[in-house]
Amino acid sequence: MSVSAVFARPITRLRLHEEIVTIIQKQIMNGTILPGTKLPPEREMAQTFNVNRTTLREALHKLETLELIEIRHGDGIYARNYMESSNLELVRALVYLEETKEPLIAVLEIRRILIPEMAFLAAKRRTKEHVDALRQIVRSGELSVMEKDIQVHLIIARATGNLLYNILINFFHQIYRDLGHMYFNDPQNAERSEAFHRDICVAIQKQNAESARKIMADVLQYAETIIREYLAKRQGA
Amino acid sequence: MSVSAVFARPITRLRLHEEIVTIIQKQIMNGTILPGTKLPPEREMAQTFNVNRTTLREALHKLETLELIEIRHGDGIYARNYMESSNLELVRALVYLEETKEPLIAVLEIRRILIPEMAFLAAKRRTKEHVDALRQIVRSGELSVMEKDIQVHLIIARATGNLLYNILINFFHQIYRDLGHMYFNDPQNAERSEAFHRDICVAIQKQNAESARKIMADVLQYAETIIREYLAKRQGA
DNA sequence: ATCATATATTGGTTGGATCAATGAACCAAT
DNA sequence: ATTGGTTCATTGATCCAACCAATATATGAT
Repeated sequence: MSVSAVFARPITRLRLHEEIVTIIQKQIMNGTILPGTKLPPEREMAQTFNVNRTTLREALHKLETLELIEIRHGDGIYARNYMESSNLELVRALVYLEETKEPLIAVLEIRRILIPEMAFLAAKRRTKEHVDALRQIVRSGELSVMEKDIQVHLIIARATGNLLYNILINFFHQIYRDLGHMYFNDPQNAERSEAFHRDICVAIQKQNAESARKIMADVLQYAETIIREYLAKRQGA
Repeated sequence: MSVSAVFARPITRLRLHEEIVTIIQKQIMNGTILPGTKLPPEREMAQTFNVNRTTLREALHKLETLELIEIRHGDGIYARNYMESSNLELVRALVYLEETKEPLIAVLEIRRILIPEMAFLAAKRRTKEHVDALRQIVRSGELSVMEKDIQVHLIIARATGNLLYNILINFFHQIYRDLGHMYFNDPQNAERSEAFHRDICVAIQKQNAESARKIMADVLQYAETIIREYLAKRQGA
């Protein structure tokens, strides 16, 4: 695999209604549109954005799923308080906007608390299949260190038998997908991660839960230090 | 507020496309439709469900947001693996289906890990405003114990300054909204919660982080015991 | 003032038409 | 035989126009 292939991702042009989602989403989340505000009728908004009402409605449904608006049949459309949402995609959107580093810091903070416990539970509950899968990943010469890291975390999440860990790990990975290269491109960090993979694999295989938790906590602290340094640099630039 | 009002929620008939979402969602999540499966074209599915193509498309977009399908322009629609989703709404859906109690147990498990740390952070970072807000809630004679409980948790989440705690708390509340009555209707539990409110409020006011964490961990353990007993009974019934 | 009713407003659904992206089949050049 | 370009059928994206259904508001009777 060529190096550039790691960065390559298929380009998909945003669909029209997705662009509208982004526009309204930003306005709600940055306070331009206050919670409780009644939005204009669909027909009017469609004209404003110069799109068909059907297209606008697709955008509105997405915003409804994000819990950013409430659509009331026969009444109208109201902006909601995004602080009352339970949709992780909002956090992802905030991280992407990169207006502040706070959202990313928030994610790191939760991650630091959750993931070591995940390793703890995984070590307790893992089956032989999980251990085999972990070993296969760690030994693999095919995957990049970052790919390995993602796979290792996924298997550990699965080993807990807790679906929610799975979902949260997927969330974290989406967040880190872009930032990850910054970390793994440094050979020193990559080496640190490979050592981590071997160690956590052994701890889980031995069902040494405390050890697994410690190993996970240590590598997270290490990575977080690197990331915070990076963020500080970037902010200065 | 009358007691029954606690249970009352406005009935809104599911919109047509929402019913379709439910149907397809179940089929994907229970394995009837395997990941990677190419679904029939929109025009065909619209006929199958006997709805307009526009309506079907609204359902498909929702499923796309749930990360249950992938829509490829010019190609087709493919089922995804819900284990690769990062959408909390899936968990909520699973809890609602009530086919097994596993999803709820999973939520309890994550909650037990996360929330005490939330209290810890909140005690460290809270401002005077948070303390005032907490006091006001705790003293309030207007709110039911359950309402108080929700508000207290929300303020604590806000006090951490971490948006993700907010979102996760909202998620938990959605899950517990129905189950909560079972807990709070027992006067003994309600009393336990009110004591908890007073204690956590003091700990946070004093910025005693360790104490706040402990208080939170204790009440969670207590509540979880009650809930698990309830689930065991219900299963037996 | 209160309640029932009519009306206007607004979101929900439908049918049908057209635009645009993709994949597969085919062809041409190497 | 392989690579790159072209054509065409399939399929999703968008548009348009009409009508259905729920809600809020205005209207009028009591």
